[in-house]
Amino acid sequence: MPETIRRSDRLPESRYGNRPTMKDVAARAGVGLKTVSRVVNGEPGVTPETERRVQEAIDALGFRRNDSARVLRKGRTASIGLVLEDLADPFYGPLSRAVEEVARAHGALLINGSSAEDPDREQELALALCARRVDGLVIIPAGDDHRYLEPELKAGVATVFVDRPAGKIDADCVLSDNYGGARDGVAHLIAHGHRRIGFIGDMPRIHTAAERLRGYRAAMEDAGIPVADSWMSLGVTDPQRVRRAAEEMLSGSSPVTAIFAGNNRVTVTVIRVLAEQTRRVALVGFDDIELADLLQPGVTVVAQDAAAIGRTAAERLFRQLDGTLVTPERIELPTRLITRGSGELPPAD
Amino acid sequence: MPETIRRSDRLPESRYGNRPTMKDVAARAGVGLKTVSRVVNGEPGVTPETERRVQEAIDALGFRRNDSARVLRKGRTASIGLVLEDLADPFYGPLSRAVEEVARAHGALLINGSSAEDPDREQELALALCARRVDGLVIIPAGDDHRYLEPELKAGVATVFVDRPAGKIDADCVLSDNYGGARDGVAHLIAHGHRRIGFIGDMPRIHTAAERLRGYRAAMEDAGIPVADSWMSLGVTDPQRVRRAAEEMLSGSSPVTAIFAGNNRVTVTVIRVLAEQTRRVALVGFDDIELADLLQPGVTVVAQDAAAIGRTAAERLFRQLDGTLVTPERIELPTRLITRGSGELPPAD
DNA sequence: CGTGGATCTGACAACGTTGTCCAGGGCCTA
DNA sequence: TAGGCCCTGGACAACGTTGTCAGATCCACG
Repeated sequence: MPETIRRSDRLPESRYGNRPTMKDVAARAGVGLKTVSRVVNGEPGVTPETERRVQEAIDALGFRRNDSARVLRKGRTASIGLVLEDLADPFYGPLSRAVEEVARAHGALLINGSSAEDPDREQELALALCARRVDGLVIIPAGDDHRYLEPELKAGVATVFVDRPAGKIDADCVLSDNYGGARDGVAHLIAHGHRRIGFIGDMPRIHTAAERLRGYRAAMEDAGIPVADSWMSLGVTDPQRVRRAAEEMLSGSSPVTAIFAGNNRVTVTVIRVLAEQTRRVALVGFDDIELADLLQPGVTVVAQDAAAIGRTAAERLFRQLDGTLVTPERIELPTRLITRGSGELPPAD
Repeated sequence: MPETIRRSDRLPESRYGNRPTMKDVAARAGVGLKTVSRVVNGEPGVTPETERRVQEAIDALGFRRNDSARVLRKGRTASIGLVLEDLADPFYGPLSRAVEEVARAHGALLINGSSAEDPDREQELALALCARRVDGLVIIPAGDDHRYLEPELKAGVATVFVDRPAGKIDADCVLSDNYGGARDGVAHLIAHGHRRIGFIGDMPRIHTAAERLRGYRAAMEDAGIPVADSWMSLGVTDPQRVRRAAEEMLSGSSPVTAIFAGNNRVTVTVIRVLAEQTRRVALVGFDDIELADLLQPGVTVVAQDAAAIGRTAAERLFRQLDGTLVTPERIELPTRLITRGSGELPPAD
């Protein structure tokens, strides 16, 4: 009696206990399959009376179109992927939101995941999204080799890198002017009389960190100030090590009178360290932080516009999909120096 | 010559310019379709030599399995949806991250979107995710009627509500103890001698806001303090109106000596207002905020554990999918009062 | 009353994958 | 050497949807 075999017998692992399909709706409404499809998709060519019957059947059965099947048939998913580096980082909230807004405006869903700064995980995630056939990818890279994406690019997956450029492939990217921002920030400290200025940043293999370091060096060189190795701390991010790095450059034989912090997490830790010091030490941080204006003194920062970056990236993505954009470009968005007090403190030897 | 018809001619709208399929791989490797499937999925029953040939073809063609087709066939997507309320709110970063970690541990992808506190948008988003056939949904509700999810629940979509309970349906939910937290926070102010205590919170139609208001009232009643209407401001969230509300309750005929802020956004604005006051006004806020300890004075808060909430919710979701969890439950996680100074200021009349 | 045309409807194949089932070939044993 | 078994590989159908195309229905008009 093969007629009595139910779907659930053959697919016991299915979680979708016999969900109604268009076929079921069609049977109940007494119409053909395609007519249901037409109603569901609002296509013309259905009499109001037929449409009513179909709609009734849909409501009665609780039918919901299966987008997987639709995607398979149509070839487009109307979804884009976002691979970010750490969802908990406040910098990525507005960025992610901006990307989502643009996606929504284009009728697309956003699928995302975070790489936790692990290149392997970034790759795994990006490829998983490609396997889902997202129409495009916005990636905040953790690694520096993205050749694994070549087949995807060739297959037409729109791709935009954000915050850091792609490695070893030619792709669109939207960045902040990390070099210029850092240079301006350090020059600001120099303009306020500082000469011994510390720099605490991430590993230079991360593009943003390298650029900001380059900006620091450039500003120092422009002012004719030789940089002591002990003033620089590269590759530290976790609070404990940042703390130790800061304390070291504040003591020693030629203690710094100002610190340039390479990102928001470093800035926060440095603020804590400086709060414990008796000596007033100037501080400029890269990335804005919430409540920076309410601290004593207010924290002077080089601010990135995370929302603008996300918006720009997403818009480029959809222009790639439109076909209005072909040649990969690198776009650098300006940063803004926001003076609030900490960067204007004079040197205290 | 129908043989010369290429896929791109028939589906000109496709973005996936002829992506290779298993069929293509099979042809190139000179094996059958199913053998490729076996290699791709690591199923047994393929000789090393055959596997090598297939793998070679895969690499040469840049083949990537089409998960849409896979999902269609298998019935499970190994993905869960997260509908949150505002990605830019720092409270949701850790929550989202925790959900993602759990999903990842279960081999699932996370698809998310934010409702911007709009009930219609929440519904639209949740149903779109269901159409994608996510295995489960974690929802931070914006609306208070979730009957639209009934067919989905019936179809076996695992669902957990977070931060606020579901409306008009019976579903799992994971919340903070908003009532108890607010009561404790206000009691803390009372214990430090305050009697005229203001409350600024969101619209009471939002469950969390209502519960926190209830906690405020309970604490006041426990202490035998009658509450003046002018001490309460409900339904304000945008900075300007919060500012005005705070300023009003600080002036007037019976000005408050302390304020209980109903959420982190309110807290931040109130801090700004209080910083401009000559009189010292005590403050306790619901939700922790970054750098709260570095302000003068430190901000006393009732902290929620966003990560724990997210983790608990996601774990329950997967237990629903396992079948180890059947009966919907409401779980309330405790809050923690963190004293940092602002809540311990004595009343200054 | 027959025909033309417009409008509506449905049968069918295809999307790319996986589960089922069977065929063929090699190896072991009697 | 024949028979049986195991191991590998492949043909085929099905998942739920949409595009194509042809058939059915209806009305107006000659």
